[in-house]
Amino acid sequence: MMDRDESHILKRYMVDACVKGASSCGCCDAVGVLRGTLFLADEPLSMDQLVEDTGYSKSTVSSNMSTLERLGMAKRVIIQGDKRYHYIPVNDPDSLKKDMIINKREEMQSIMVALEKTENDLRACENVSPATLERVERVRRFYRQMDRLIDLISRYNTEELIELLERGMG
Amino acid sequence: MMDRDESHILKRYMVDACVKGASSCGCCDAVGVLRGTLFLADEPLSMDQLVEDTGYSKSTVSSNMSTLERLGMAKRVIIQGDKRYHYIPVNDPDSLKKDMIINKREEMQSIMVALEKTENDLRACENVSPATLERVERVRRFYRQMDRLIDLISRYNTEELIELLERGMG
DNA sequence: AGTGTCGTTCGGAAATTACCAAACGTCCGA
DNA sequence: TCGGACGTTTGGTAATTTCCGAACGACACT
Repeated sequence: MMDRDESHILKRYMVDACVKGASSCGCCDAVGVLRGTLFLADEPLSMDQLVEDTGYSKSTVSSNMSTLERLGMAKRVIIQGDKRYHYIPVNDPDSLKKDMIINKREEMQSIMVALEKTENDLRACENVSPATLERVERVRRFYRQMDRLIDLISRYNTEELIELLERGMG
Repeated sequence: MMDRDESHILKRYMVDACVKGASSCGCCDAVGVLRGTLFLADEPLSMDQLVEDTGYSKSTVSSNMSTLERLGMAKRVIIQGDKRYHYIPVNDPDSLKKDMIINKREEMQSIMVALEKTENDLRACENVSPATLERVERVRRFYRQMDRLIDLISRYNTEELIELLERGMG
């Protein structure tokens, strides 16, 4: 167990930074507070501990820890001989990168699907100006390019990418 | 000017996809609807046109176009001989990549600042366990690594990155 | 200065969200 | 099969957000 002072220092700035980050991606404050509380914890925290440390109710902690997990910023772990769930923060670059990419990709995917459907509809329609079709095709090419880049980035881990890009600059 | 059918097809799927994307980054529906309306437009749209096409009020369009602009998904352009503002969508990979990186970076920056402050406070405190300090340092190293990667990625344009990473695989 | 056309800001109503407490379902050990 | 410890779901309320219409300020042309 950590002493009170240490715990206070470890949360003092992190909670605030995480709340800011949460709000910038549309999450409520509780998500940020929970992430900040977990961020530098010295051991996996149970839900009871999170309830006590944050002052939120059990139900609020439960639902917001789910979103934190879904976003890839926290992970559940099993502690031997304890049937409660425990959470640990996810801070390593490769995991963070992976989740960032997954989220971005889903977002782009739905736009690409929409672009494809649009192009099909346009082709099925006779009186469509060629300029319109060309415009849609250009945007589709753009998005395919972005998708290709994201795919490539996902194939390397953080260290490899850094090395590759540093070398490339030469 | 575009005919009614074409305009309908061009918005049919894009609005929906953009609304989904908007909600996943915490923006209200109007932001998505506006982006979708603008996405494949054949010419810059004035605010009046956006009001008419979306059914939102002038004030709603005004404030939400500002956020769309802030997120780097739309841009104001000047039309010669017309004193009204006009908007065009931002769809090219380099601009989208740039804004994505700027946003991510700001988010990471505030966490890095918090980590730095935390480490300073811990060092100023005598009875802090070395394990705690080491934990904070490790997380800081992680974030510095991520920051380095993002910095490198921002130095290349999309095409260069694709080429570099395709080559690297070989 | 006066007028008309813009876009932004303000105030309030309606809709949505965040949060809590309580009820509920589940899993173990007795 | 019963109890107890957990975590999730539900229902209601308080707070926030969204959105509109109206008022406002800025700018250009008379």
